[in-house]
Amino acid sequence: MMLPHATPVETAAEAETAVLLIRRTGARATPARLRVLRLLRAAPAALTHHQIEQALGDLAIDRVTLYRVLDWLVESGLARRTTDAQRTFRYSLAAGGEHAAHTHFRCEDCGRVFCLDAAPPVPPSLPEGFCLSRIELDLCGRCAECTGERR
Amino acid sequence: MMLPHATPVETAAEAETAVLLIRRTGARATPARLRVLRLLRAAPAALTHHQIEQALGDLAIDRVTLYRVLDWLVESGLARRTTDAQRTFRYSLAAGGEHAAHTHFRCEDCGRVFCLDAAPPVPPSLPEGFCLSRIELDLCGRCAECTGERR
DNA sequence: CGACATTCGCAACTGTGTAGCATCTATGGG
DNA sequence: CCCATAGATGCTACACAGTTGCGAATGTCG
Repeated sequence: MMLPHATPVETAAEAETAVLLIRRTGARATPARLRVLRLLRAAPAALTHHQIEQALGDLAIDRVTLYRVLDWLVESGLARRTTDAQRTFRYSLAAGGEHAAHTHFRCEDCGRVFCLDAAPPVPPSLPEGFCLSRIELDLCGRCAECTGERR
Repeated sequence: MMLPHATPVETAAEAETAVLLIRRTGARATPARLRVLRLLRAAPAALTHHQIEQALGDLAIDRVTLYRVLDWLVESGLARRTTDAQRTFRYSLAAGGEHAAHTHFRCEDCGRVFCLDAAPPVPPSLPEGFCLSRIELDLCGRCAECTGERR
């Protein structure tokens, strides 16, 4: 799946920001949180719990702890969580002004999920009494890599 | 959850159509398939495996058989399958000319999923090399029932 | 009616996410 | 710099949705 085992080089400033981001939520800046946060930051796509475990490599953190770190990230607004077609959760860093509209591209071959920043689509009309809070646009198909590889 | 335990009345013609629909796929018209097909047809929203089991009531069919029936429905193009926010599959009858675009409304309160037939949204621009096969628009919020009930 | 491939129903299994609880540690006050 | 302690961690055990294998039952076609 070719995820970097560790971010190539990370400046002290970047690490600092991560710590501050965490502290600002009122939580402790633990190694587990820092590592997951950095990993998500470097990820080009939304990752599953399993992919994150793999990417952490040898210095693995406990399965349950990872779940808790991810939950915490979502709760504190630092990350967002979606379910993919294989009914597993995928996590990605929350963009600046989120919570309104979001666009994903899911590759049907490799299963990866890419977060695009396409324009928030039309606000469609809803049945009487329905109340809208979020719009999500899901595009399915093949990513560039898979299109190239297989035919 | 208030799903009808059985479709109020079903004309012989409707039952007939169901049988033909099934036969046309080259499969056998078994009671299990017929019942699930009718149920989905009468459903106002996408149903989970569990909801379908409930709706079948006393004349329950085996859990695994239901899974297989649903798989078969999806495979043969009669139904479509999506995952909801609780990471469980939901099944709904495939509309006439489907496979292009689809719009769902998920109620954050009761978890139900409604299939709207809103206009297929804008075809957004993709990164180089990406190949699009399906668009799905997901609306989240509160359905009329829940909006009315709770404030 | 009879043969036989397709379906069904059971039991056991997998994979993803959660709960409880004892142990450890980041952090703020001495 | 060290200590106390709320908050995190990492076990183990569990819950739930979905899957697999296989023998028994049954719809369909001749």
